[in-house]
Amino acid sequence: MNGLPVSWGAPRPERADAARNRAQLLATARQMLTESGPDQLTMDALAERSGLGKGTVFRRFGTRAGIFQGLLDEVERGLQEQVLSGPPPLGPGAPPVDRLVAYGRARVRWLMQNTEIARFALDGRQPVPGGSQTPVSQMHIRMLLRHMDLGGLNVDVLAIQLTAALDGPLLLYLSTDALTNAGPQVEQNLGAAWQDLVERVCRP
Amino acid sequence: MNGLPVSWGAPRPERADAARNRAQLLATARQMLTESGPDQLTMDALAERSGLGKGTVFRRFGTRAGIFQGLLDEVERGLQEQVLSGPPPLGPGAPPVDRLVAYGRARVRWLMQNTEIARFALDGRQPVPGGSQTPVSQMHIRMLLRHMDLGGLNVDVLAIQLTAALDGPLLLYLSTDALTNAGPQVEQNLGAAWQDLVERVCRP
DNA sequence: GCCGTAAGCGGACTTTACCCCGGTTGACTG
DNA sequence: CAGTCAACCGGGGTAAAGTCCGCTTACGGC
Repeated sequence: MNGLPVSWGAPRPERADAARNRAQLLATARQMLTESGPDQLTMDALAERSGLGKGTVFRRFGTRAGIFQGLLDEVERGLQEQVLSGPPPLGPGAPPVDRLVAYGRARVRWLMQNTEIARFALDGRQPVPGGSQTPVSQMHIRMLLRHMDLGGLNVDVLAIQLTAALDGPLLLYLSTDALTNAGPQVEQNLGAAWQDLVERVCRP
Repeated sequence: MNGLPVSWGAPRPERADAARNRAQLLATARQMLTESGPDQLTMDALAERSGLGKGTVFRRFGTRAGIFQGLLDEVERGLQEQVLSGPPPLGPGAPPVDRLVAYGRARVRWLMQNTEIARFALDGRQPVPGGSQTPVSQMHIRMLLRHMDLGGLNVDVLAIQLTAALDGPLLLYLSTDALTNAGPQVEQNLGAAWQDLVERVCRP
């Protein structure tokens, strides 16, 4: 055998320069985003401002939406940490239902702070929006559902549906207008409605 | 005043030639779609094959996604009719919960037959996917929910969430792969899960 | 330290969505 | 039936996404 800490699924670690460039690109992208908005964030401009070639940008992110996915991914880690090792009820230690409610509220807040990026991360050709390649949200919800007693329910599908009920409103159905004008109101409503939904679905 | 059947919200009816062209474009688009898939459906090609100018295409549909929205819109009318005046439980006459369950199953089936179009109809810049400008799905669901006794629940938001739970899986979270390989299976699962979800949410 | 090679890089090239504006035409008024 | 005007048409122009391929460079083995 070999002495490497190899997991056969992860084909190969990123080369050092590649990693450096990815970081560089993300940093520049974020900067351009806050300076002049998402519409100005073109692949050409990003390449030039990073001092890199256009080919590099596409190799790293594949598509324009990919850049926004990368940005989202980065930001999502904060939420992930709170979920994995923060204080309850968001973190471990509380009953599953409470954690699910807390997670929904946190995710809504997070998504509202990143709606613009998340919208641009959508890509009709390829599904799986809202951040990392493995839909963290969905996995977490599924895990929590597994720890409840829900009769013969199909937990896997339910997890997908709940993920959609959480992200969908902000990604697909609410106008940017409503979001900017009635922001806090919307957050309250979605949060409360999520709690109602979860409690109704999960009661015995 | 005037003797016209005017509703002040609809600014003006489409001019005759404009309507003719829209129909022509949609027909050609559908044809191209079945012949060679969505990727080949470019604005230029559509214009040329319709014998119309490129400008016309953009005036009528605004954006590439708009064409797919138009296509979807057209097809959605069939479902709409069944809902408005078809036999129960999809049509009027059954208890709201049953209608809601039936609607979800029908919508899933419909969406699965049009996933490709629906995906291409997504447009990160503007929300509201899946067909007509007024999200028919959402309105119907909201209407049905209103006819139930759901305590103090916020029915408006719940309608949005359920709409998302219905469309989201197919639009955002399931890979094209899973859809084509395990199609009928997926339809069954989503339909059954929808029924469970609705029954759990709506029981007293 | 040196070498072979696979991964990465760059930027010219192609394709395509989307904009613009001068000329045209349908629809309503008197 | 003629006039008026807003809406519509056409197709060339622009900019940005995405592709390609020859050159360069990191990195593991000797």
